[in-house]
Amino acid sequence: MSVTIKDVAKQANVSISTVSRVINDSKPVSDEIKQRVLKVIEETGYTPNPVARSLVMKKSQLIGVIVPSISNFFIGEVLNGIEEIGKMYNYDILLCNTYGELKQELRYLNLLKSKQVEGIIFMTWELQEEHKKFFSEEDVPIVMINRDTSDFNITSVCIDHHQAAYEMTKYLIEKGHERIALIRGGIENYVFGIDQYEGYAKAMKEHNLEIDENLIKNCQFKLEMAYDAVQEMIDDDILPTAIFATTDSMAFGAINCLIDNNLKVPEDVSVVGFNDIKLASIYRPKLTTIRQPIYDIGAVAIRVIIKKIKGEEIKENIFTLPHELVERDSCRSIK
Amino acid sequence: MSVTIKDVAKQANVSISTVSRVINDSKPVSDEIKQRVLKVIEETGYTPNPVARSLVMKKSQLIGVIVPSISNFFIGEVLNGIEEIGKMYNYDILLCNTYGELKQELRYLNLLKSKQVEGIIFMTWELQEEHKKFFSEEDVPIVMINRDTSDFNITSVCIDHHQAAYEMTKYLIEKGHERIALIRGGIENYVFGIDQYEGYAKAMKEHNLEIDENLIKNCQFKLEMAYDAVQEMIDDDILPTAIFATTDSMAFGAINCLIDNNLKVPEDVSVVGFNDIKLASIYRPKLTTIRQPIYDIGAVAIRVIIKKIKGEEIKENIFTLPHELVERDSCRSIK
DNA sequence: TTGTACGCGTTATCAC
DNA sequence: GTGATAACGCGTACAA
Repeated sequence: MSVTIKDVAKQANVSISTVSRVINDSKPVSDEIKQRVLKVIEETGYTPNPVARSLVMKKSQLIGVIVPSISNFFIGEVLNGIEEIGKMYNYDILLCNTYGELKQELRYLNLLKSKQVEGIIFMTWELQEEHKKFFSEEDVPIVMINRDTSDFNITSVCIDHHQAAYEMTKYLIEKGHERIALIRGGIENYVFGIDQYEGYAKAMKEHNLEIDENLIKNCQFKLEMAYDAVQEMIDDDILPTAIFATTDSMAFGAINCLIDNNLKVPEDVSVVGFNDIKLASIYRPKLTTIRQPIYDIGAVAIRVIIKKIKGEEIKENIFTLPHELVERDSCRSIK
Repeated sequence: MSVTIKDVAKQANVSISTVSRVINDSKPVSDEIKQRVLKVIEETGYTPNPVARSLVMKKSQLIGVIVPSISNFFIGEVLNGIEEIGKMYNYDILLCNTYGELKQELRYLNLLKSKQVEGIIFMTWELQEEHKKFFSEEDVPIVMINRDTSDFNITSVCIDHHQAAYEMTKYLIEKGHERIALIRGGIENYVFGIDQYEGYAKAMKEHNLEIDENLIKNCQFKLEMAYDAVQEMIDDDILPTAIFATTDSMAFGAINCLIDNNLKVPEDVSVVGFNDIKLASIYRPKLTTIRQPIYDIGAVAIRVIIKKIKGEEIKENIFTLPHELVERDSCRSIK
């Protein structure tokens, strides 16, 4: 049986209110009594019961994090940022894994609310109307990651995917590539599917390059699907000189397929990615990619949540973090 | 303001106890009233407040998971198993990241206890006396992952590292390798550092092969350290024909170093790993390694926790899951 | 079968 | 500055 505030009060010969005051520094307590209470706390090893505290305060020091996959490289790193900053502010993380299933996402959204979490960080591959509906009805602070939330009232933290895709495409073009495949997550509800495509298209157009729709593939962020997409290009004999995957994972799928077909990267085909997950510099050839400040994305997300909890008004709807093109070994110039 | 049991009781014109009874099926309620209450619950969208419930029941439906790194490939997969099974039994995961720092680990151990978690799954790189001390004083169900806990009373789930290391070494020997480097986590407190070494040594001895201590490296599971260790071998001109890393990550560190030194894997040097993280089949060459049932390790861990929570007696101290040697492309025969 | 009343461990609002 | 005491939302003896 653990020791409660009552026990401390009794042993220190004071009322529980007094004990509560010294714990929380909420109201002045005479120095003498304070010391006495502190001593008893020390001796008994008393720690306040957070559950009881939550009940009365309607706070939990808990932040819910909903992700579509824990073992995903990108997400793991985001979680690092969330956890570390959360810890600094004494918030704990309630982790929920949805496998991207809408049903699970909705279930967790409601569950977390009932668990009295003070805020929710929400990640999903596909954003649906149901999500938005939930958001509009809730008052829990919610932050999304890597989402264009400009059309509804949810804060999001991400990078400028349009611009990044534009830069990467331009980079490839300047290296002499003209036929450039785009392997992306998907279209409509998928993260920045449209944004990235438009960045790509803009660069192509600026250089008077034609977009071959056969080279635009939607692969739902799956390495395997990217692999198959490239295999298809090979089979159809339309393999381009460069492949731009909007996810490092998909880039690796592409590279693997090339290697397995006895093609060399970047000698035969250049491949670039997006995100700069750890793997990007582990893999050989090292991957040329767009670096997102992944850890910082998580860190900023939880900082925003905490600000919202404190009632501070957040001006921005979208926090855009800087990105950077990292040149490594998977892309070559063919000029 | 969310609706409470009191509101439901009032609207249904019954007492709160009755409402409580229908929610929990704890005691018989007349069908008529039951329906009435259910209807009100439906209409109001009432959900019991888990915090209040926790307070009175002294239960939280929460399981704490302490890990040394979230973004680690292996751990992410373990978390998947934990989360998925936990969800089935209606348990949520309180995630704690320690970066392997003892201080954080101890802090979280205590924090989780005070948060009323019903069980703790604990992972650490280095097991210390302080941990054991905590365990011996606590009554919360605790399960460790990938640990030899035979010398103290904590349940653990893992594979037979000794046997696995033995098999892998034997495999290399049978492929004609005689000088085999062992890159492992570390010695004393590190996971199975000794076990794996002994498995390795046993195989070597059985084949009358000499163990060159210069080829035994302790790399704390760090890819970079494995890289450096191999570089050192190259510089010292003692590069063996095969390298056995007790972690896939370290294996990749080794391979990368070889590649960066214009050495080919497996043509010049064979490299094998341990764990079979996803990356092992993504990387090229695909890594020959020991497959651990990573997901299952997490799944079993939480199952054991849940059994303990239910008061079932656990007979085994260590749950040993099966492993398997997966032959892929990073190792060749030199006979 | 149903309702009353108490307790879970805190914080907060009063009086003193 | 200090101490009762009422919440917080719920489960459960106990009584009816």
